[in-house]
Order: sequence, then structure tokens, then C-alpha cells
Amino acid sequence: MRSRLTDVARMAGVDVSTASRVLRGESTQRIREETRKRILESARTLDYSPNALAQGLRTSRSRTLGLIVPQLDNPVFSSAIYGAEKSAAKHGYSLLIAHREPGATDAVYHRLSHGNRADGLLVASLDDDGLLREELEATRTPFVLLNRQLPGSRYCVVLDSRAAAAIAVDHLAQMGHKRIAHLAGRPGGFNAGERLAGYRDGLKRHAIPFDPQLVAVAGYTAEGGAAAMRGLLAQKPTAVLGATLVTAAGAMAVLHEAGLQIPRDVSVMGLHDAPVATMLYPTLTTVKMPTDVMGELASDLLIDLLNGGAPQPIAPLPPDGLIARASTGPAPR
Amino acid sequence: MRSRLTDVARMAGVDVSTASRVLRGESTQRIREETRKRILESARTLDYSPNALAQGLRTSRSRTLGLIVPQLDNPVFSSAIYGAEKSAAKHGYSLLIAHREPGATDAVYHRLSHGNRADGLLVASLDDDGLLREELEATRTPFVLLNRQLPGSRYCVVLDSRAAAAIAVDHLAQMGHKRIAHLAGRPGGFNAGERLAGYRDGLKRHAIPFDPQLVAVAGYTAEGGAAAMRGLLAQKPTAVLGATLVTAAGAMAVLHEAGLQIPRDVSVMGLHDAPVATMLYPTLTTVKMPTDVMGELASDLLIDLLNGGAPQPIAPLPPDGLIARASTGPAPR
DNA sequence: CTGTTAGCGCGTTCAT
DNA sequence: ATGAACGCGCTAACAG
Repeated sequence: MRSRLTDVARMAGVDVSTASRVLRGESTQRIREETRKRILESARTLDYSPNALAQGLRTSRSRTLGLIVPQLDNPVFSSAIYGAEKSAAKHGYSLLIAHREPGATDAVYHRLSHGNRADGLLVASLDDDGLLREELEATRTPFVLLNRQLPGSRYCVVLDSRAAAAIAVDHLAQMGHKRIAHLAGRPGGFNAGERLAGYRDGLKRHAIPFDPQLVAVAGYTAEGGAAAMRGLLAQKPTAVLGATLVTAAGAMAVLHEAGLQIPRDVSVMGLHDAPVATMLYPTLTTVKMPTDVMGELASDLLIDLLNGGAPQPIAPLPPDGLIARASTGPAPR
Repeated sequence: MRSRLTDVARMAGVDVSTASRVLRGESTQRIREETRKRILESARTLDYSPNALAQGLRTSRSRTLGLIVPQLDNPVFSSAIYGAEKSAAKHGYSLLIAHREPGATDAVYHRLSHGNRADGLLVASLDDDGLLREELEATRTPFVLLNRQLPGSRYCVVLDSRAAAAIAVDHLAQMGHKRIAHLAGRPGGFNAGERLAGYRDGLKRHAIPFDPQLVAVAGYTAEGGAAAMRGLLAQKPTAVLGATLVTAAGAMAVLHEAGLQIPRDVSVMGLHDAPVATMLYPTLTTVKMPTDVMGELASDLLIDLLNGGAPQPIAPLPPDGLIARASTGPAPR
């Protein structure tokens, strides 16, 4: 069977406590170099690795993080998972994953945090409901919010969507665009306000007056993007900024159908970069966001918190920058 | 703090062992209805939930599954994760996730299985290396392979890619296509052979001779799909079947650039369905595969295995069927 | 510098 | 039908 600490100790001719100290690299205690060598040696030949359950029971820390996401097929979250897993592995933590449907009322938090399965929680949510807050507080488990803020919660890691939208507008304005449309997210929802603000920042920077007629609510689906774009067509925009890649794609389909050429007649951009940007036709110019870093920093932050640290809150993560592809070009004259 | 079994027992005025029996619903032992009620009641008011670590240490089963994936930004795997998580939750298991880069040599399996973190492993891999096999055997932990077979491993859950490709060809042939090109995967790799076989099955069924000139290796990237398509253009296919959505998208871009209309001049299809299919222009006709079910069944199977069952191997999962969208139409005359 | 001792919270014999 | 006692594998306080 699996070798235990006892086996290592016996083989090295020492007590388990000594073996334990050596193997966990206790710094305060000094141990004779020779015995340390023997113990390490024994551990290696026995292919010993500590029983995480026993360790956890003893220390009441499972060295496991719980990550809760509302959807898996969203590049933002896959990327965040990637980053979180990287950070967790780096710190010797494991990552438990749980999926929670947007509207669900089931007690995922409870399942993970109660019973010492997870020491802390990384929570991504699309909902705005205060329910989230209540539930989380109720678990009495340290948590860090991913990709959204909640009033009163100190620890969250978000992207600077406002800056991203501004960068996009900047790019378009520099190419001479003046009539830049915006496919906005759900009003009052998920970063939508931030993006709209950034859009306006960008316009202002280039002294382009804000025209509410050029903004349409598109939500977060291709159909939503298409519908919004259809409504916008009459306004004759020369460029369109989608809040997400999905809505940008929906808009592109409508432009194609209307016989408009991208980017000759209309330029299109989307926020966030993902593999799908290279699958569209033409390939989509985007503003890349550090979604993986978001997951990584959130995990780093949570682990710091669990170790008793009092980390500084993390400022919104600035965009990685513009990824210029084929969907944007000079404004038509 | 968190309430323990002791607390529940004390509150109900019974011994911990009795409380334990009741709470775990032990069937063999009979317990007076009244005390059972009292215990359940106490547990509820104390918001008791068992310490998973202690339970695990005692029973040497963590009720946790480890899922290892080679990439997170692949819809096939996100979807499989979704299904696996669903199954795990259904059985009261947790799902540990780990990412293993295709070429990596680091001991992810070891990390998860040693130390009783995970009772069993769900392993998805893109590599063909026999290394995988060796490493897995070395862990001495039950495992189920996801989306690939390995000679000698009884338990794996795969999709019937061959049937999927045949369905696609069927659809195209029924619309009068005779010159159907195939963008193949890496030769000898990841289901590529199966898909090619299915492509040939479909052709044969419609008495269309197989023309090797109409098959090009595209790999699994948009660029690969584009390159393969460029090479195929001279063959004047009227339809193209991509092994994946990504390669299909790459091909579509080339067709657009060549001034060919989809589907008027050339129809395009891809295998696997995913949200991105609705983001392409025109929206892509696909053969939907039960990727989520694959994850779910794999997890069901593994849990059965862990419970001492000797489950039957699972046959390749048949496709969910054709999703007809805008990228396919009658063959040009 | 190292060994002894005492649990962490739970499930499981064995008694009664 | 219920309780007493033990130990899963490990860490940590206290001796020496």
C-alpha cells in the first residue's frame, strides 16, 4: 500500500515527529544534517507523499480552493480557471471546481465551504442579486470575487473594462472614425456601465460628441448583437464596438447581409480577446484583457488571505492592449 | 465555530456513534424512531455537516475525483467538465481540476492521486505517447480516459467521430454534392483516423468514389484550416467538411477571400457543435456531439468503479445529430 | 537535537 | 437499540 510517515520514520530509524519536522522543512528547529539526509532519503525511496486528508484534519486546512463559475463555455471563465489553477498549483493548493447556474438557488457555497473541503472560495457570478452576498457571508469562509464587485466586499479582482473600451474607441478614432456605435451590455449589469463610460471617455478624448442614438443594448448573445446592429444601421455608423466577441460577431453577420464590407465600409471591434477572434471573417480586432491573470491574482490573493495576510485590494487590471486584426480600417470618406 | 458530530450527539442526548449511524442512514442497524428524529433535528438546528477530511481519513476515501485536461479553452473539454461536474455533484463527489500542458512531463497524476486527494482520475489527453499509459499505471489509482482510447485500457468514454463524419457527408450528398473535401486532423492523431473513415463511409453510402486529392491535412488551427483549403481550391470542391469548427472557420475565410459564396458556391460543415458555430458567417452547419454526456458518463463510470462495481465498457457515443444552419445548401449545377 | 504524548473528527468493531 | 473504545495519519506542545 501507500507508505506513511511511520514507514519513513522507521526506515530512517527516527521518530515520526522528527520525520514530520524534516519533511515539512521546519525552520526554527535545528536537526542534525545526517539524520535529515537519512529521512529525506528514506522518503524518496519509499515514494512517500503525505496524506492530505490527515494533514488537513490535523491542521484544519485542506489546502484546497473552491472555484465557482456560472458558465464553463465562456472564454473569460475558462481563462480565469486556467490562471487560478496555475496559481493554486504554484502554492501547493488544489482547485475544486463547481458550476452554479446563473439563477440557481442551490447551496454550492455551502457544499464547498462547509465540511472543510475548501479553505476559501473564488466566486465568479453574473448575477447582481444581493442574495450572492448574503449566501457568501453566511458561509463564513474567506472569499474573493472574480470579475465583479459587490458593495462592501473588499476583495475582488476585476478587469478595467472602462479603459478597454476607451482604448478601442481610441484606435477607431485614430483611423478617422467619427460615427462609432456601441453595442452595450445589459443596462446596469455585468460591467456594462463601465464599458459605456469607457466608450464615452474615448469619444471625449477625441472631441467626438456623444450621440445616444449610436448606442444600442445588445446583451451578450449573437442574436442580441445582430438585433442591435440592425437597429443601428439607419444611423450609418462607420465603426462598431461590441461589448463582447459574441455580440460583435452577431453584428458582423448583419453587416455582411446588408452588403456592407468590413472594414471598407464599417469597422468592427470587440472587447476581450479569445481564439474565436481569429475564426471570424474578417478576423476581429480586439482589446486583449488579462483574464488569466485575473484568475491567477485572485487565487494569489485568496491564498495570502488564508495565510493570515492582510493584502491590499487589487485595482482593476489594465488591458493588455490592442490586437489589431483585419476587421478595422480607415474610415470611409 | 463549526459544529461537529459530538455537538449533535450531545444536543440529542446520545452517543456520537449513534448519531453517526443515523446521519449516514445505516440500513442494517435499527434505531428507535424517536431518537432518530431527535438526532436529525439537532443536526439541522446546528447546521451540521460532516468534516469531509475526517470522514476521508477514516474511510480512506475522499469522495473526490480528479479531472485532468490538456486545455481549457477547447469547447470539447469545457463541455466535458460541465458534464463531469454534474455527475460528481449528483453522487456527492467533488471535482478537482488540473491542467496539464500537452507536452508536460510534470507529475500531475501523482499530485492528485498520491496523498489521497482524489479517489480516481478522469484523464483527457491529446498526446499519443505511451508515457501517459505508464504514468497512469504507476499511480495505481482507478482512472477513466476521456475522449481517447489507449490500447489495453478498458475504461474510456469516447465520441463516435466516425458516425459523425458519415452523417455530415450524408447531409451534403443528399443535397447533391459529389465533390466533398475533407480537412483532416493530424494523421494518426486524436480521432483523425476515425473521422476520415467516417468520411469514406459516407461517400461509399452514396456511391461517390473516394478521391485522395480532396483530403488535406489541416490540423486543429484556423491557419491550418486555411492553408489546407487553399490547397484544395484547385480541386473545385462543392462542399467542405472540417474536422473541427476551428478548421472549418479557417476554410471559410479562404473561401470568402477567393470570392466564393457560402453556400451558393461551396457548402461548409464542421464536426462538434459549440456556441461559436452561431458566430461564424454564415452560421455553420454542424454535427452535434454529446460532449457533456461524455464527461457525465465518464464520471458515472469512475464512481461506479470506485464503489467496487465492474461496469461494462461504454461504446462510443453516437452523435446527437445534424444542426442545419446557413453554411450548407444544394450543390451548384 | 530528538522522542513522548495528545488529539483533529469521524466510522466501526465489540459489548451491553 | 445504544454506548465505549480505538485508530485512520498526521502535527504540535512539551519534555528531555
